[in-house]
Amino acid sequence: MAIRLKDIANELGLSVVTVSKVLREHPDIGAETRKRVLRRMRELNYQPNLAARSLVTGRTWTLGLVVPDLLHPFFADIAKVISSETRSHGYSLFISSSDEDPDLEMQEIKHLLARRVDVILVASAQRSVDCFRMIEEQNMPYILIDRRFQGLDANFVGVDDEAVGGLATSHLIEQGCHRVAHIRGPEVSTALGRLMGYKQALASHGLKPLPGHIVSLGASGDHRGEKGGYEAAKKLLSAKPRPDGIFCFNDPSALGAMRAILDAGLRIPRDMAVIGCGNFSYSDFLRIPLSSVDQGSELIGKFAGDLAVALANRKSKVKPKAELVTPRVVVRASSQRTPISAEPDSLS
Amino acid sequence: MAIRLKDIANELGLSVVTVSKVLREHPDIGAETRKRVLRRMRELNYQPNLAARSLVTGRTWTLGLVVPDLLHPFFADIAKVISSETRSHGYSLFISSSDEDPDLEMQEIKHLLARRVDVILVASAQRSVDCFRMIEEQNMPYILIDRRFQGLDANFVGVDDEAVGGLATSHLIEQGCHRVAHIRGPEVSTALGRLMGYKQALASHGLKPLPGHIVSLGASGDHRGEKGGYEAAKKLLSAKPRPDGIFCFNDPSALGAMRAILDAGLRIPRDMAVIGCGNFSYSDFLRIPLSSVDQGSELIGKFAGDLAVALANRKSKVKPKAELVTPRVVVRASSQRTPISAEPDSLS
DNA sequence: TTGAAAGCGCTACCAA
DNA sequence: TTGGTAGCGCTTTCAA
Repeated sequence: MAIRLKDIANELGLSVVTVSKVLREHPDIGAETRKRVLRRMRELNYQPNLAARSLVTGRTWTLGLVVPDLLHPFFADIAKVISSETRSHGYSLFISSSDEDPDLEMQEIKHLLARRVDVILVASAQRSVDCFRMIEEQNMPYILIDRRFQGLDANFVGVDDEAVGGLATSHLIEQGCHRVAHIRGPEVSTALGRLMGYKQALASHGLKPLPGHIVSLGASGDHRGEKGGYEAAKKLLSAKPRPDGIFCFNDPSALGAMRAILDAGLRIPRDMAVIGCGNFSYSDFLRIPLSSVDQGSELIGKFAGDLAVALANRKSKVKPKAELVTPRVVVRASSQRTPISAEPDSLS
Repeated sequence: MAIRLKDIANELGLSVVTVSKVLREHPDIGAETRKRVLRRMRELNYQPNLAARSLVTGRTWTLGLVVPDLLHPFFADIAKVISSETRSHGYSLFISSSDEDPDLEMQEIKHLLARRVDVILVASAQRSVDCFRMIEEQNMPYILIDRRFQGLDANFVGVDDEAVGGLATSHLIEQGCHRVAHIRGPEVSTALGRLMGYKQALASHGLKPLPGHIVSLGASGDHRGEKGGYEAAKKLLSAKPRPDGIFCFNDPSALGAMRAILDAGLRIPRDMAVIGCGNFSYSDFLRIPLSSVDQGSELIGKFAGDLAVALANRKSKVKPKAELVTPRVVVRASSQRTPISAEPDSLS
């Protein structure tokens, strides 16, 4: 149905090998022959069958990416950057969402193994490292994104989560908050790192978390976290003493938290300052523009894409590499108590 | 490196064919043999090489999706739904962003052709239909998403854009707006359809657009449209007579427009009502919650996924099919002038 | 119920 | 500079 090398070879009275060499810009081909072949290829809009090529070369020029939720701007951004970063090197990218379901994710990864992608990239929802041992057994290079696992020496690209927690918390303290609370995320490395950073920042200011000032986001079914943030903030509002600042695990939970605070008749940031994490695109347009820690999703995507290309080109295994992106605080109204040092991502 | 059918066959003293049949659940295989083979496959975590299979069967169980911008929640949602909808049928999905660049999109489509995906899905940024003629020449089934082209009889799944424009405009009129303006999008079917619906709705109320009340979004470099919306709204604010309602091509442009209106010291919706299109997730959390026309991205994704699976299963070409999703208005504060008929996508 | 042979479209290797 | 041969891992067909 589609045109094959053989068709062009027959038409031009050449061998398949010769045409194949022209295709791959092999040097030892006569100028005249090359021209004839190229012209015919263009006329027929010939597209080489990459599956056939893969079978011979053992490389598919294909990468696989699994994220928890493609709708989440953080992961969408990473996916987009990885795609465009690797496309220029000739790769195509399989993308899928796991919906935070470890089994679904595992199934997707098996698919990618069967497809013999050159590298697997995954922002993982696994609870154990079994899945990665499986990948390693198949000698498939892989890169963890955003979330890592204890005891697993793997390639990793993500933000420095302790720095995230530290920056956010210190910022609130510097804005005059004396009782900074934390709405923490689930039992994954990102949430744990931010929690750690939060505690360390408090400690370095001679403080520690007050009782009831660390609340967990509700877990399942609401991974975007608005509802969880709302509920968590309600708990914080009834804590004694009441916090005067909240560092939220992510932006959606911060949105929920802000709503709860406003519903309770308090003012933001005067009575309660809020900072989230993710720096999502519409922060500036919110009822109260949301301060947030930027996780550098673009940089993460860029690093991950480059690393993937590098891994795909390597014959032998090398020591896994971890790249930590440095976060930065973007101050907006929700935490801005002092008039100075504004840095809103403003329009105009 | 990876395990092959042959390895398992040799180990078990069977032929490759037998093992292959077990793999594909072929009926005429002895119960005992089947059990032995399956057990060994599981032990070795055998993953069949799908590239090799494709070469024989001519099907890759692979789909390709190209969208203008994966970061845009509308397209991210569609991508996610298509992925999960088709995954259960055994398909993997290549996803890429064209950044609204026709050449980049064309290049991506050529890649997909070379990969022999079973179906191409594209929310296209093309200006002409050449690209689709090329796809047709290769006998590749394809589905247009969201945007269609005049004179091209192709499979299409998208929202009914005239209905979008009609619903939005009628809603503003019913809320008491007498001079409804429109911030229109670029020269693609979606923008043209919405513009048409806007005019028709005005006409059916015995009105027509006043001079200067249709303004174009600035084009390039800002396809998310906030800045364009801001500029466009500024023009509308200085129109005489001034509009008292704006139907914006999409939500980002509506955000920009609202900012311009507030900057000018006007109140929303009292002085100027605003409605967008897209119903993006965070509408409820905005300074002024944004009314919007929901485009039914989930339904679009579902239809497109199902259609793709159907096309992949068909041997012969059939008449292209167009599926139009019916939009619905989601009323929030930005257009709510009468106290009744609220239908916010509210929390709690 | 099992398996031998042929071949999918391409590339690697070596000979002419 | 050109091309014949072999083979990538799998499925299809048909014979045993």
